[in-house]
Amino acid sequence: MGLSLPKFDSVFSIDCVIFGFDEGELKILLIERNEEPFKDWWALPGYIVEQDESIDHAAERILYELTGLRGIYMDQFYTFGDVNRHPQGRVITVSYYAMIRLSGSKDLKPVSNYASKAVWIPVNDLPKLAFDHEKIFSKGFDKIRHKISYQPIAFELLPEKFTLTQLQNLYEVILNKKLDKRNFRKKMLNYGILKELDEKQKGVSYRAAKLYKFDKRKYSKLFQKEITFGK
Amino acid sequence: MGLSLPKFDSVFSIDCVIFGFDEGELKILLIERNEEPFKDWWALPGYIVEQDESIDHAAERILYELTGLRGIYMDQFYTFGDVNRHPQGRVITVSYYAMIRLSGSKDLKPVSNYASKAVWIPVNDLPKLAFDHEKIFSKGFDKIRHKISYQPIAFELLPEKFTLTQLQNLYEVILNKKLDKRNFRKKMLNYGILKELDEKQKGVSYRAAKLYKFDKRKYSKLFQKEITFGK
DNA sequence: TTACTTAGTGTAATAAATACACACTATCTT
DNA sequence: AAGATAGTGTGTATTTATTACACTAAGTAA
Repeated sequence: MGLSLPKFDSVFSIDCVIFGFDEGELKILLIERNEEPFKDWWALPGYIVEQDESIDHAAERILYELTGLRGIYMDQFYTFGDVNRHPQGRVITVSYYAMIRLSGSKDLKPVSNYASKAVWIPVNDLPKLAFDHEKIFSKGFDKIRHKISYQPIAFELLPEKFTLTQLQNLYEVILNKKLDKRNFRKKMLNYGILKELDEKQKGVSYRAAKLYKFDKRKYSKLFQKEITFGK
Repeated sequence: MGLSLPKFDSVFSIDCVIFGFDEGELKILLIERNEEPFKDWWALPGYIVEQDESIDHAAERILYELTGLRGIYMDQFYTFGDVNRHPQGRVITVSYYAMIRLSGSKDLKPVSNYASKAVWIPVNDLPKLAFDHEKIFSKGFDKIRHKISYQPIAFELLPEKFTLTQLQNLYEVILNKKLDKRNFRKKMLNYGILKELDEKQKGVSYRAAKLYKFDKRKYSKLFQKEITFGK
């Protein structure tokens, strides 16, 4: 195709802030780079957008290559385009956050060419990151903190069946504040978007809690009854 | 600089949804293209990002070239990167919304090379737009509709001194719903972010209303006391 | 059987949101 | 100057949502 547009030495990339919730902690997936620049540094997973793929597709592809998972909840949140954000040239990066269900400690597929390993690291314990990835992470974290208070994204991080205590813990770690148990339950159950199951938690050495499921159909019906929490 | 990164025939652009509020109507600034593709179509103002400028800078530059204004409230909201969104090649576009005070009917600076004219058009009366610009507009509009209910962005569209009725009208057109006058005033004044002036509206043929100013300092003090409206 | 750990529950007080209607005031007209 | 017009400005009662707060029940482990 004849391209009459100017051409630049510029590159697009995608960077992903991939959240997981495990053992009561909110974590993100970081990779250790095995290439310059920033060889041996920790970085957000990301890669270059191919010429013939959409940016959403690129984001899904990167996540798939890294984790072997498809159909993950992802959302684009910001594009970083400072001139010198990459030491080797002009790279504009579109950032996405993703949410992964870490039921138990799931093993990830081996990692692609540019990284030697991928590790889940608690958000409260992050190392220094390559490029401007700290800025990217922090904007992504702000974004989900905001979003969790009006959209049911928390369920993307929990196993399909979960207890109200697990749900509350997740809200607490994302919002970074304690919530009152009774009020939390009252409010959450009142939305009518949880289905109470006939099952109980297993393998705990104390009274087992009831399990619940997120009821997507009921949620869609109520549709724009937005959720509010942590105000 | 030696660039070891792959090079693509890809181009970045910026597109802007520029909002203004005038005569009780919410409008956006559209240009009529005088170049192919989409010659003679209406489009959002936008242009290509230069190689040595940040995307924020590009957005400000484009707005300046189009309107002669600087220091305008702008915010990036989404990046559109479908493969075929531009018929002549791969163009990824980062979109911004901006808010302009249209006190009276302000004349705009003449428009740059790629457009024959720029016109303010009510959002309820938009023509078909070039490229995927309808999608871009609509996402931008959703964004400000959401944002206005927790951030004081409405004031960016009003003259420095405004009446409560003007403010309420603006909320109403953005949220596309009627609000109750008494409740609106009570709530708005309660936030304590408006300064009542000793002045009144002029040039109206009926009882003149009191003028108010947005009190940025008080707002910053209350800081994250988010505003809610239209629920 | 006892100790331990977490699950599960209700009510009262306060704050916020909603619904609702009329008198006042400045200007314009005649 | 009297009346018409058009928008300003105000209060209260009701409903709904939010907050604060502490004990008993159930299951497991020793």
